[in-house]
Amino acid sequence: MPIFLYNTLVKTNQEFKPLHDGKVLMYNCGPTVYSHPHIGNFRSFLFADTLRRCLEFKGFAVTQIMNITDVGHLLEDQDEGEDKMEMAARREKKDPRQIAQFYTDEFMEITGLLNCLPASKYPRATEHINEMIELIQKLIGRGYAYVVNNAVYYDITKFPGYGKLSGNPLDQLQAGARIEVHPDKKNPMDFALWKHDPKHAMQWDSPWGKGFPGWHIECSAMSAKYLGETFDIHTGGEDNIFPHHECEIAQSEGASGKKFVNYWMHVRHLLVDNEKMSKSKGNFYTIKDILNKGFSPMALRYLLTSTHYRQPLNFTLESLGAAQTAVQRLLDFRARLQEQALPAPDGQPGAETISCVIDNAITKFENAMDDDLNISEALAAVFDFMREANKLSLDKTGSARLLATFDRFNVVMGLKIEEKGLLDSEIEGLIRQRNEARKNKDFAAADKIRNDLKSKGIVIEDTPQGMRWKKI
RNA sequence: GGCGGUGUAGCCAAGCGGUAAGGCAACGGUUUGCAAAACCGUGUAUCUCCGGUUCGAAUCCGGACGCCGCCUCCA
Repeated sequence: MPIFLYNTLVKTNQEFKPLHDGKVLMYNCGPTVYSHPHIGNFRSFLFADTLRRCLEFKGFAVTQIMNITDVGHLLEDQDEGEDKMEMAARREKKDPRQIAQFYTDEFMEITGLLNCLPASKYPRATEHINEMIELIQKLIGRGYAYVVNNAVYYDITKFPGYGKLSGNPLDQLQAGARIEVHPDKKNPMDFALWKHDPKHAMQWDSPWGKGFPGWHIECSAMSAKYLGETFDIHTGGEDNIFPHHECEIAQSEGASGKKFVNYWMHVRHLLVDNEKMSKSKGNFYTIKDILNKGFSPMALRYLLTSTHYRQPLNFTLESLGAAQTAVQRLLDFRARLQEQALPAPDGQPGAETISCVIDNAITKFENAMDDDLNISEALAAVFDFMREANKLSLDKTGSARLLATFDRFNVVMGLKIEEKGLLDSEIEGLIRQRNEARKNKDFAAADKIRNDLKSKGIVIEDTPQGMRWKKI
């Protein structure tokens, strides 16, 4: 069955058809590494991961490129504002490169904690300055850009398609509404490809003198290098639609004369307690904030991915708690299947019954994901599947089949499966003592040991098939 | 001013013309030595409000109200 994806470019669902059979070329706008990533950032990155997983579930081989923005980006106007890297560097009394490295490391760590599959490559902007310069030269050569005072600007009037992604009619944009229009620009909406500012800490040599790249050029340069001039999918947060992605299109299509991206996908910003997340409102959470409160990374992953990516997910600590419980149920279910700890092989269902449960679930799950990643409906299929499975008495083969099915769903859900590991001898000894006590009907002693074990993070469950334990 | 989204039970959230999925929480029950897990059952949801279209609307149209996004560097 084909998968349908919502394409911002045409504002509707389209059947996904890759450029090359069975392969997907995808670029995700990644982090700007100047501060701790927050839950909103990771809604976007987790969407990219889920999309990639979903495409792999569908059988595609995905090449995934996620950029690391480690340069530039002024907070205000180009010659006056503060650079994020520099500001962070001053705040933390470090070199801008150290800042970038520190937050890149943190980003990679969190990516792992949240069980994101590693992208094929994480190219850094600062390692592709030459590619950017070449691209800018190409744009100048083709008449799309002009040089003024050691800087280069893109001449927006040369690219009639400007505005096609965002739907912003050029003549309606309020140029200068938020920032002053730079006097060197021919048109108010022209944007910088290469900037000149002697005060800037990070400088590179260029044909136009020392300077640094504009914000948008890195994605055009790096996507072309790793994916080609035309590729399948480009993702980002909804705020990237304009101006960032609009400018990328102008740059890439201006330089290549070819279509840049076939499918543009954008993630809606999340809300916290039904309001925009902001530091001043006190509802601003970094990923580390959440984990430090004791929530599991998988609970966070589940919550951030379980709402459709184009809906305004409302993040609350209460719903994060609910997510944690739901994840626990999913993982417990899988563990029981793996241990074949479901009810006794007594009146086992036929293979046909099991097939029916599996086929229903897979059909419902896949149909949901095919519909522009309707994850909520897909998860409903998983929970229905789990309930049906829990009712069955299973033998080894049945358990294995259900386990394989769960793991197929988990290709998309991305829950980290921890190996149970072994118990240390002290714990094993306690468990033996408890079993002995129970055998002797000394329930007081048995319950005391059970409580002791719980305080050590080991939960004991007595089932008709015997005792089982799990770590919490 | 221009462009756009959204409002569904205590909380989160699907459904987008045929009469309300799923998760969490809560309350009963089965099971258990007691638990846990699991299973079964329980939710009168004025689908923000007011009009309209339709045999029929949470779903389409108009209006009101709330919340939110973009309009040059915020995912």
